Amino acid sequence: MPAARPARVPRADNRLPLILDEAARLFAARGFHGASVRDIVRAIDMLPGSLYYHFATKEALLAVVYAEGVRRISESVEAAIAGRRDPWERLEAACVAHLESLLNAGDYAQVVIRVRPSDAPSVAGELVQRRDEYERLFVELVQALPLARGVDRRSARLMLLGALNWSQTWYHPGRDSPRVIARRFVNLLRGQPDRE
Amino acid sequence: MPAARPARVPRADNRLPLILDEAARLFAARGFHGASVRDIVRAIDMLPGSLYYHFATKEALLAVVYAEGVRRISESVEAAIAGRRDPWERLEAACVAHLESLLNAGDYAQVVIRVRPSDAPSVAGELVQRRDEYERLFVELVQALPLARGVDRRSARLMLLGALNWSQTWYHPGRDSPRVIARRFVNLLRGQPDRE
DNA sequence: GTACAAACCAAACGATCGTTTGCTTTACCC
DNA sequence: GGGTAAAGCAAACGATCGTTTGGTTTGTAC
Repeated sequence: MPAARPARVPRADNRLPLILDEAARLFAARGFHGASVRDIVRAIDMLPGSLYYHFATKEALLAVVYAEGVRRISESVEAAIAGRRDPWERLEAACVAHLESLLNAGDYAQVVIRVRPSDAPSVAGELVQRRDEYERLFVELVQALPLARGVDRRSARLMLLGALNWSQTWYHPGRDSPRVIARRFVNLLRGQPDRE
Repeated sequence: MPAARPARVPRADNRLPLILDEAARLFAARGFHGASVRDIVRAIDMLPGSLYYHFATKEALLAVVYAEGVRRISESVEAAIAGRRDPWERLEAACVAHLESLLNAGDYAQVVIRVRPSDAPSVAGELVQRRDEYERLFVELVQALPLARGVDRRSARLMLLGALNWSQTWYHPGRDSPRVIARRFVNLLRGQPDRE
Protein backbone atom coordinates (compact mmCIF):
# COMPACT_ATOMS: atom_id res chain seq x y z
CA MET A 1 0.00 0.00 0.00
CA PRO A 2 1.48 3.37 -1.02
CA ALA A 3 1.45 6.44 1.16
CA ALA A 4 -1.89 8.20 1.29
CA ARG A 5 -0.46 11.12 -0.63
CA PRO A 6 2.21 10.12 -3.17
CA ALA A 7 4.98 12.21 -1.73
CA ARG A 8 7.18 12.47 -4.82
CA VAL A 9 6.95 12.19 -8.56
CA PRO A 10 5.15 9.42 -10.42
CA ARG A 11 6.96 7.51 -13.12
CA ALA A 12 6.25 7.29 -16.82
CA ASP A 13 5.99 3.51 -16.91
CA ASN A 14 3.13 3.59 -14.47
CA ARG A 15 0.49 1.03 -15.49
CA LEU A 16 -2.24 2.33 -13.23
CA PRO A 17 -4.31 3.66 -16.16
CA LEU A 18 -4.19 0.22 -17.72
CA ILE A 19 -5.48 -1.31 -14.51
CA LEU A 20 -8.35 1.16 -14.44
CA ASP A 21 -9.27 0.53 -18.07
CA GLU A 22 -9.30 -3.21 -17.66
CA ALA A 23 -11.17 -3.05 -14.34
CA ALA A 24 -13.80 -0.84 -15.97
CA ARG A 25 -14.11 -3.27 -18.84
CA LEU A 26 -14.58 -6.30 -16.63
CA PHE A 27 -16.73 -4.67 -13.96
CA ALA A 28 -19.02 -3.45 -16.74
CA ALA A 29 -19.20 -6.83 -18.43
CA ARG A 30 -19.39 -9.18 -15.44
CA GLY A 31 -20.26 -7.07 -12.43
CA PHE A 32 -18.15 -6.51 -9.33
CA HIS A 33 -18.28 -10.03 -7.94
CA GLY A 34 -18.03 -11.57 -11.37
CA ALA A 35 -14.64 -10.01 -12.13
CA SER A 36 -11.71 -11.18 -10.02
CA VAL A 37 -8.49 -9.34 -9.30
CA ARG A 38 -6.65 -12.00 -11.28
CA ASP A 39 -8.93 -11.45 -14.27
CA ILE A 40 -8.18 -7.75 -14.22
CA VAL A 41 -4.40 -7.95 -14.06
CA ARG A 42 -4.08 -10.88 -16.46
CA ALA A 43 -4.86 -8.79 -19.54
CA ILE A 44 -1.98 -6.43 -18.78
CA ASP A 45 0.56 -9.08 -17.73
CA MET A 46 0.67 -8.06 -14.14
CA LEU A 47 0.70 -10.16 -11.01
CA PRO A 48 -2.30 -10.06 -8.66
CA GLY A 49 -0.35 -8.74 -5.72
CA SER A 50 1.01 -5.81 -7.70
CA LEU A 51 -2.42 -4.29 -7.83
CA TYR A 52 -2.19 -3.65 -4.12
CA TYR A 53 0.55 -1.15 -4.61
CA HIS A 54 -2.04 1.12 -6.18
CA PHE A 55 -5.15 0.16 -4.21
CA ALA A 56 -5.75 -0.93 -0.66
CA THR A 57 -8.59 -3.27 -1.61
CA LYS A 58 -10.58 -4.41 -4.61
CA GLU A 59 -13.43 -2.21 -3.40
CA ALA A 60 -11.16 0.82 -3.39
CA LEU A 61 -10.35 0.07 -7.03
CA LEU A 62 -14.05 0.00 -7.80
CA ALA A 63 -14.52 3.35 -6.10
CA VAL A 64 -11.94 4.97 -8.40
CA VAL A 65 -13.42 3.40 -11.55
CA TYR A 66 -16.92 4.38 -10.46
CA ALA A 67 -15.89 7.97 -9.78
CA GLU A 68 -14.23 8.20 -13.17
CA GLY A 69 -17.41 6.85 -14.74
CA VAL A 70 -19.53 9.52 -13.10
CA ARG A 71 -17.00 12.15 -14.11
CA ARG A 72 -17.10 11.12 -17.76
CA ILE A 73 -20.90 11.06 -17.93
CA SER A 74 -21.17 14.43 -16.21
CA GLU A 75 -18.60 15.95 -18.50
CA SER A 76 -20.37 14.68 -21.59
CA VAL A 77 -23.81 15.81 -20.45
CA GLU A 78 -22.68 19.24 -19.39
CA ALA A 79 -20.94 19.76 -22.69
CA ALA A 80 -24.11 18.74 -24.50
CA ILE A 81 -26.39 21.23 -22.76
CA ALA A 82 -23.94 24.12 -22.79
CA GLY A 83 -25.17 26.93 -25.00
CA ARG A 84 -28.71 25.64 -25.31
CA ARG A 85 -31.59 27.63 -23.90
CA ASP A 86 -34.87 25.83 -24.56
CA PRO A 87 -35.67 23.60 -21.57
CA TRP A 88 -36.94 20.67 -23.63
CA GLU A 89 -33.98 20.96 -25.96
CA ARG A 90 -31.63 20.93 -22.99
CA LEU A 91 -33.25 17.84 -21.52
CA GLU A 92 -33.13 16.02 -24.82
CA ALA A 93 -29.47 16.89 -25.35
CA ALA A 94 -28.69 15.69 -21.84
CA CYS A 95 -30.49 12.39 -22.36
CA VAL A 96 -28.76 11.78 -25.66
CA ALA A 97 -25.37 12.44 -24.09
CA HIS A 98 -26.24 10.26 -21.10
CA LEU A 99 -27.28 7.34 -23.25
CA GLU A 100 -24.42 7.67 -25.69
CA SER A 101 -21.81 7.57 -22.98
CA LEU A 102 -23.64 4.60 -21.52
CA LEU A 103 -24.03 2.50 -24.63
CA ASN A 104 -21.22 3.52 -26.97
CA ALA A 105 -18.13 1.77 -25.63
CA GLY A 106 -18.38 3.47 -22.28
CA ASP A 107 -16.93 0.91 -19.92
CA TYR A 108 -16.55 3.40 -17.09
CA ALA A 109 -20.07 4.70 -17.53
CA GLN A 110 -21.52 1.22 -17.65
CA VAL A 111 -19.97 0.45 -14.29
CA VAL A 112 -21.95 3.28 -12.74
CA ILE A 113 -25.18 1.76 -14.01
CA ARG A 114 -24.41 -1.91 -13.54
CA VAL A 115 -22.65 -2.09 -10.17
CA ARG A 116 -24.77 -1.60 -7.10
CA PRO A 117 -23.17 0.29 -4.23
CA SER A 118 -24.21 -2.49 -1.85
CA ASP A 119 -21.85 -4.81 -3.72
CA ALA A 120 -18.95 -2.98 -2.08
CA PRO A 121 -20.06 -2.04 1.45
CA SER A 122 -16.86 -0.28 2.46
CA VAL A 123 -17.27 2.30 -0.30
CA ALA A 124 -21.04 2.17 -0.80
CA GLY A 125 -21.59 5.56 0.80
CA GLU A 126 -19.16 7.23 -1.54
CA LEU A 127 -20.69 5.62 -4.62
CA VAL A 128 -24.21 6.69 -3.70
CA GLN A 129 -22.97 10.19 -3.03
CA ARG A 130 -21.33 10.55 -6.42
CA ARG A 131 -24.38 9.23 -8.20
CA ASP A 132 -26.74 11.55 -6.35
CA GLU A 133 -24.49 14.43 -7.18
CA TYR A 134 -24.74 13.62 -10.88
CA GLU A 135 -28.49 13.18 -10.84
CA ARG A 136 -28.87 16.60 -9.29
CA LEU A 137 -28.15 17.85 -12.79
CA PHE A 138 -31.32 16.22 -14.03
CA VAL A 139 -33.28 17.64 -11.13
CA GLU A 140 -32.50 21.09 -12.48
CA LEU A 141 -33.21 20.16 -16.06
CA VAL A 142 -36.64 18.78 -15.20
CA GLN A 143 -37.31 21.70 -12.89
CA ALA A 144 -36.94 24.07 -15.79
CA LEU A 145 -39.54 22.33 -17.94
CA PRO A 146 -42.82 24.13 -18.61
CA LEU A 147 -45.07 21.33 -17.40
CA ALA A 148 -48.76 21.40 -16.63
CA ARG A 149 -49.86 21.77 -13.05
CA GLY A 150 -50.25 18.45 -11.28
CA VAL A 151 -47.34 16.77 -13.03
CA ASP A 152 -44.91 15.33 -10.50
CA ARG A 153 -41.47 16.37 -11.66
CA ARG A 154 -39.70 13.87 -9.47
CA SER A 155 -41.61 11.02 -11.08
CA ALA A 156 -40.88 12.40 -14.51
CA ARG A 157 -37.18 12.48 -13.76
CA LEU A 158 -37.13 8.99 -12.27
CA MET A 159 -39.11 7.60 -15.16
CA LEU A 160 -36.85 9.10 -17.79
CA LEU A 161 -33.56 8.17 -16.14
CA GLY A 162 -34.86 4.71 -15.27
CA ALA A 163 -35.88 4.03 -18.83
CA LEU A 164 -32.52 5.25 -20.11
CA ASN A 165 -30.49 3.24 -17.63
CA TRP A 166 -32.49 0.09 -18.16
CA SER A 167 -31.86 0.24 -21.89
CA GLN A 168 -28.47 -1.23 -21.07
CA THR A 169 -30.20 -4.60 -20.69
CA TRP A 170 -31.88 -4.75 -24.09
CA TYR A 171 -29.77 -2.50 -26.31
CA HIS A 172 -28.21 -4.02 -29.42
CA PRO A 173 -25.59 -2.03 -31.37
CA GLY A 174 -27.10 -2.91 -34.74
CA ARG A 175 -30.54 -1.41 -34.21
CA ASP A 176 -31.65 2.08 -33.21
CA SER A 177 -28.86 4.35 -32.09
CA PRO A 178 -28.66 5.68 -28.52
CA ARG A 179 -29.44 9.12 -29.90
CA VAL A 180 -32.68 7.93 -31.47
CA ILE A 181 -33.72 5.99 -28.38
CA ALA A 182 -33.10 8.92 -26.07
CA ARG A 183 -35.05 11.29 -28.30
CA ARG A 184 -38.01 8.93 -28.46
CA PHE A 185 -38.15 8.64 -24.69
CA VAL A 186 -38.06 12.38 -24.22
CA ASN A 187 -40.78 12.86 -26.81
CA LEU A 188 -42.94 10.22 -25.17
CA LEU A 189 -42.62 12.05 -21.89
CA ARG A 190 -43.32 15.30 -23.63
CA GLY A 191 -46.47 13.93 -25.16
CA GLN A 192 -45.49 14.81 -28.70
CA PRO A 193 -45.15 12.49 -31.67
CA ASP A 194 -41.66 11.93 -33.01
CA ARG A 195 -40.43 14.46 -35.47
CA GLU A 196 -38.39 12.18 -37.67
CA MET B 1 -27.83 -35.78 -8.62
CA PRO B 2 -31.31 -37.34 -8.58
CA ALA B 3 -32.91 -38.99 -11.57
CA ALA B 4 -34.19 -36.52 -14.15
CA ARG B 5 -37.75 -37.56 -13.38
CA PRO B 6 -38.31 -38.54 -9.69
CA ALA B 7 -39.62 -42.03 -10.35
CA ARG B 8 -41.60 -42.48 -7.15
CA VAL B 9 -43.24 -40.42 -4.45
CA PRO B 10 -41.69 -37.37 -2.82
CA ARG B 11 -41.53 -37.13 0.94
CA ALA B 12 -43.19 -34.70 3.31
CA ASP B 13 -39.97 -33.58 5.00
CA ASN B 14 -38.62 -32.34 1.71
CA ARG B 15 -36.76 -29.08 2.26
CA LEU B 16 -36.54 -28.11 -1.37
CA PRO B 17 -39.05 -25.27 -0.98
CA LEU B 18 -36.92 -23.86 1.81
CA ILE B 19 -33.89 -23.93 -0.43
CA LEU B 20 -35.78 -22.09 -3.15
CA ASP B 21 -37.05 -19.45 -0.74
CA GLU B 22 -33.64 -18.77 0.71
CA ALA B 23 -31.96 -18.79 -2.69
CA ALA B 24 -34.51 -16.28 -3.94
CA ARG B 25 -33.90 -14.10 -0.90
CA LEU B 26 -30.13 -14.08 -1.30
CA PHE B 27 -30.00 -13.87 -5.10
CA ALA B 28 -32.33 -10.89 -4.87
CA ALA B 29 -30.32 -9.18 -2.16
CA ARG B 30 -26.75 -9.91 -3.29
CA GLY B 31 -26.95 -11.07 -6.88
CA PHE B 32 -25.96 -14.44 -8.26
CA HIS B 33 -22.22 -14.21 -7.66
CA GLY B 34 -22.71 -12.46 -4.35
CA ALA B 35 -24.64 -15.32 -2.78
CA SER B 36 -22.75 -18.56 -2.24
CA VAL B 37 -24.15 -22.05 -1.95
CA ARG B 38 -23.03 -22.09 1.67
CA ASP B 39 -24.88 -18.86 2.37
CA ILE B 40 -28.06 -20.35 0.99
CA VAL B 41 -28.05 -23.61 2.93
CA ARG B 42 -26.81 -22.07 6.17
CA ALA B 43 -30.14 -20.44 7.00
CA ILE B 44 -31.95 -23.76 6.84
CA ASP B 45 -29.33 -25.83 8.68
CA MET B 46 -28.34 -27.84 5.69
CA LEU B 47 -24.93 -28.89 4.46
CA PRO B 48 -23.58 -27.48 1.17
CA GLY B 49 -23.32 -30.84 -0.54
CA SER B 50 -26.94 -31.69 0.22
CA LEU B 51 -28.08 -29.04 -2.21
CA TYR B 52 -26.74 -31.15 -5.03
CA TYR B 53 -29.31 -33.84 -4.41
CA HIS B 54 -31.89 -31.37 -5.71
CA PHE B 55 -29.85 -29.45 -8.30
CA ALA B 56 -27.04 -30.39 -10.62
CA THR B 57 -25.35 -26.98 -10.33
CA LYS B 58 -25.79 -23.60 -8.71
CA GLU B 59 -26.85 -22.24 -12.07
CA ALA B 60 -29.59 -24.86 -12.32
CA LEU B 61 -30.87 -23.66 -8.95
CA LEU B 62 -30.98 -20.12 -10.29
CA ALA B 63 -32.94 -21.27 -13.33
CA VAL B 64 -35.66 -22.74 -11.10
CA VAL B 65 -35.86 -19.65 -8.90
CA TYR B 66 -35.91 -17.41 -11.95
CA ALA B 67 -38.69 -19.40 -13.59
CA GLU B 68 -40.75 -19.26 -10.42
CA GLY B 69 -40.20 -15.51 -10.31
CA VAL B 70 -41.50 -15.06 -13.83
CA ARG B 71 -44.43 -17.33 -13.04
CA ARG B 72 -45.43 -15.28 -9.99
CA ILE B 73 -45.23 -11.97 -11.82
CA SER B 74 -47.19 -13.31 -14.77
CA GLU B 75 -49.85 -14.75 -12.51
CA SER B 76 -50.22 -11.50 -10.62
CA VAL B 77 -50.38 -9.35 -13.75
CA GLU B 78 -52.85 -11.59 -15.54
CA ALA B 79 -55.11 -11.64 -12.52
CA ALA B 80 -54.98 -7.85 -12.40
CA ILE B 81 -56.07 -7.28 -16.00
CA ALA B 82 -58.67 -9.99 -16.07
CA GLY B 83 -62.15 -8.53 -16.44
CA ARG B 84 -60.99 -5.07 -17.42
CA ARG B 85 -61.79 -3.70 -20.84
CA ASP B 86 -60.39 -0.21 -21.23
CA PRO B 87 -56.89 -0.44 -22.74
CA TRP B 88 -55.36 2.26 -20.54
CA GLU B 89 -57.01 0.76 -17.50
CA ARG B 90 -55.60 -2.63 -18.38
CA LEU B 91 -52.11 -1.26 -18.84
CA GLU B 92 -52.26 0.59 -15.55
CA ALA B 93 -53.48 -2.47 -13.68
CA ALA B 94 -50.70 -4.52 -15.23
CA CYS B 95 -48.04 -2.00 -14.24
CA VAL B 96 -49.36 -1.79 -10.70
CA ALA B 97 -49.29 -5.57 -10.38
CA HIS B 98 -45.85 -5.74 -11.94
CA LEU B 99 -44.40 -3.19 -9.58
CA GLU B 100 -46.11 -4.55 -6.50
CA SER B 101 -44.80 -8.05 -7.04
CA LEU B 102 -41.41 -6.51 -7.65
CA LEU B 103 -41.17 -4.23 -4.63
CA ASN B 104 -43.43 -5.76 -1.99
CA ALA B 105 -41.49 -8.66 -0.51
CA GLY B 106 -41.16 -10.34 -3.84
CA ASP B 107 -37.84 -12.13 -3.57
CA TYR B 108 -38.53 -14.35 -6.56
CA ALA B 109 -39.64 -11.44 -8.69
CA GLN B 110 -36.62 -9.36 -7.71
CA VAL B 111 -34.33 -12.11 -8.94
CA VAL B 112 -35.83 -11.79 -12.41
CA ILE B 113 -34.97 -8.11 -12.46
CA ARG B 114 -31.64 -8.16 -10.70
CA VAL B 115 -29.87 -11.21 -12.09
CA ARG B 116 -28.56 -10.97 -15.62
CA PRO B 117 -28.78 -14.12 -17.72
CA SER B 118 -25.12 -13.73 -18.63
CA ASP B 119 -24.26 -14.34 -14.98
CA ALA B 120 -25.16 -18.00 -15.50
CA PRO B 121 -24.06 -18.92 -19.03
CA SER B 122 -25.25 -22.52 -18.92
CA VAL B 123 -28.86 -21.45 -18.40
CA ALA B 124 -28.75 -17.98 -19.93
CA GLY B 125 -30.79 -18.97 -22.95
CA GLU B 126 -33.59 -20.34 -20.83
CA LEU B 127 -33.70 -17.21 -18.66
CA VAL B 128 -33.92 -14.88 -21.63
CA GLN B 129 -36.64 -17.02 -23.13
CA ARG B 130 -38.80 -16.91 -20.02
CA ARG B 131 -38.40 -13.18 -19.72
CA ASP B 132 -39.28 -12.54 -23.33
CA GLU B 133 -42.32 -14.72 -22.95
CA TYR B 134 -43.51 -12.58 -20.05
CA GLU B 135 -42.89 -9.29 -21.80
CA ARG B 136 -44.98 -10.46 -24.71
CA LEU B 137 -47.90 -9.72 -22.44
CA PHE B 138 -46.96 -6.06 -22.43
CA VAL B 139 -46.55 -6.05 -26.18
CA GLU B 140 -50.23 -6.87 -26.44
CA LEU B 141 -51.24 -4.36 -23.80
CA VAL B 142 -49.42 -1.53 -25.54
CA GLN B 143 -50.66 -2.69 -28.91
CA ALA B 144 -54.23 -2.16 -27.75
CA LEU B 145 -53.68 1.46 -26.73
CA PRO B 146 -55.36 4.18 -28.80
CA LEU B 147 -52.21 6.14 -29.51
CA ALA B 148 -51.68 8.94 -31.98
CA ARG B 149 -50.05 8.12 -35.29
CA GLY B 150 -46.28 8.36 -35.20
CA VAL B 151 -45.93 7.06 -31.67
CA ASP B 152 -43.55 4.11 -31.55
CA ARG B 153 -45.23 1.47 -29.44
CA ARG B 154 -42.09 -0.52 -28.90
CA SER B 155 -40.37 2.51 -27.42
CA ALA B 156 -43.35 3.19 -25.23
CA ARG B 157 -43.26 -0.34 -23.87
CA LEU B 158 -39.52 -0.31 -23.29
CA MET B 159 -39.70 3.05 -21.59
CA LEU B 160 -42.47 2.01 -19.26
CA LEU B 161 -41.03 -1.35 -18.29
CA GLY B 162 -37.55 0.11 -17.96
CA ALA B 163 -38.76 2.82 -15.62
CA LEU B 164 -40.66 0.28 -13.53
CA ASN B 165 -37.77 -2.17 -13.30
CA TRP B 166 -35.23 0.49 -12.48
CA SER B 167 -37.35 1.67 -9.57
CA GLN B 168 -35.87 -1.27 -7.71
CA THR B 169 -32.71 0.80 -7.28
CA TRP B 170 -34.24 3.87 -5.66
CA TYR B 171 -37.42 2.59 -4.03
CA HIS B 172 -37.82 3.05 -0.28
CA PRO B 173 -40.70 1.29 1.54
CA GLY B 174 -41.58 4.35 3.58
CA ARG B 175 -42.39 6.68 0.71
CA ASP B 176 -44.77 6.41 -2.22
CA SER B 177 -46.29 2.97 -2.66
CA PRO B 178 -45.59 0.83 -5.73
CA ARG B 179 -49.21 1.38 -6.76
CA VAL B 180 -48.80 5.16 -6.74
CA ILE B 181 -45.49 5.01 -8.58
CA ALA B 182 -46.84 2.76 -11.30
CA ARG B 183 -49.90 4.95 -11.82
CA ARG B 184 -47.78 8.06 -12.13
CA PHE B 185 -45.56 6.49 -14.76
CA VAL B 186 -48.53 5.35 -16.81
CA ASN B 187 -50.11 8.77 -16.58
CA LEU B 188 -46.88 10.44 -17.63
CA LEU B 189 -46.77 8.23 -20.68
CA ARG B 190 -50.42 8.92 -21.33
CA GLY B 191 -49.83 12.63 -21.21
CA GLN B 192 -52.47 13.28 -18.57
CA PRO B 193 -52.03 14.93 -15.19
CA ASP B 194 -52.44 12.72 -12.13
CA ARG B 195 -55.97 12.29 -10.92
CA GLU B 196 -55.35 12.02 -7.20
C1' DG C 1 26.82 7.94 -11.19
C1' DT C 2 24.87 7.41 -7.04
C1' DA C 3 20.78 7.70 -3.99
C1' DC C 4 16.06 6.84 -3.48
C1' DA C 5 11.57 6.00 -3.98
C1' DA C 6 8.17 4.36 -7.41
C1' DA C 7 6.56 0.25 -9.35
C1' DC C 8 6.41 -4.30 -9.59
C1' DC C 9 7.78 -9.42 -9.01
C1' DA C 10 7.69 -13.88 -6.75
C1' DA C 11 5.58 -16.63 -3.75
C1' DA C 12 2.76 -17.68 -0.72
C1' DC C 13 -1.13 -16.96 3.03
C1' DG C 14 -5.72 -18.52 4.93
C1' DA C 15 -10.36 -18.45 3.50
C1' DT C 16 -13.92 -19.61 0.61
C1' DC C 17 -15.65 -21.27 -3.78
C1' DG C 18 -18.68 -24.92 -6.35
C1' DT C 19 -18.84 -29.70 -6.34
C1' DT C 20 -18.15 -34.93 -5.49
C1' DT C 21 -18.16 -39.21 -3.12
C1' DG C 22 -19.59 -42.75 0.13
C1' DC C 23 -22.42 -43.56 3.74
C1' DT C 24 -26.54 -42.97 6.82
C1' DT C 25 -31.08 -41.75 8.27
C1' DT C 26 -35.98 -41.61 7.54
C1' DA C 27 -40.44 -41.44 5.56
C1' DC C 28 -43.57 -44.06 2.91
C1' DC C 29 -45.78 -48.43 0.71
C1' DC C 30 -47.35 -53.08 1.00
C1' DG D 1 -42.71 -54.45 10.17
C1' DG D 2 -39.60 -55.25 6.42
C1' DG D 3 -38.11 -53.33 1.92
C1' DT D 4 -37.03 -49.39 -0.77
C1' DA D 5 -36.01 -45.10 -2.37
C1' DA D 6 -36.01 -40.30 -1.00
C1' DA D 7 -33.32 -36.99 1.46
C1' DG D 8 -29.52 -35.57 3.69
C1' DC D 9 -24.97 -36.06 6.45
C1' DA D 10 -19.95 -36.07 6.80
C1' DA D 11 -15.93 -35.05 4.82
C1' DA D 12 -13.30 -33.87 1.68
C1' DC D 13 -11.71 -32.47 -3.36
C1' DG D 14 -9.13 -29.09 -6.34
C1' DA D 15 -9.67 -24.44 -7.74
C1' DT D 16 -9.94 -19.83 -6.95
C1' DC D 17 -10.68 -15.91 -3.94
C1' DG D 18 -8.70 -11.32 -1.94
C1' DT D 19 -4.62 -10.17 0.21
C1' DT D 20 0.24 -9.96 2.43
C1' DT D 21 5.10 -10.09 2.75
C1' DG D 22 9.84 -9.51 1.45
C1' DG D 23 12.73 -8.75 -2.12
C1' DT D 24 13.97 -6.79 -6.90
C1' DT D 25 13.96 -3.77 -10.84
C1' DT D 26 13.89 0.76 -12.83
C1' DG D 27 13.03 5.47 -13.78
C1' DT D 28 14.14 9.96 -12.10
C1' DA D 29 16.50 13.76 -9.44
C1' DC D 30 20.59 15.64 -7.81
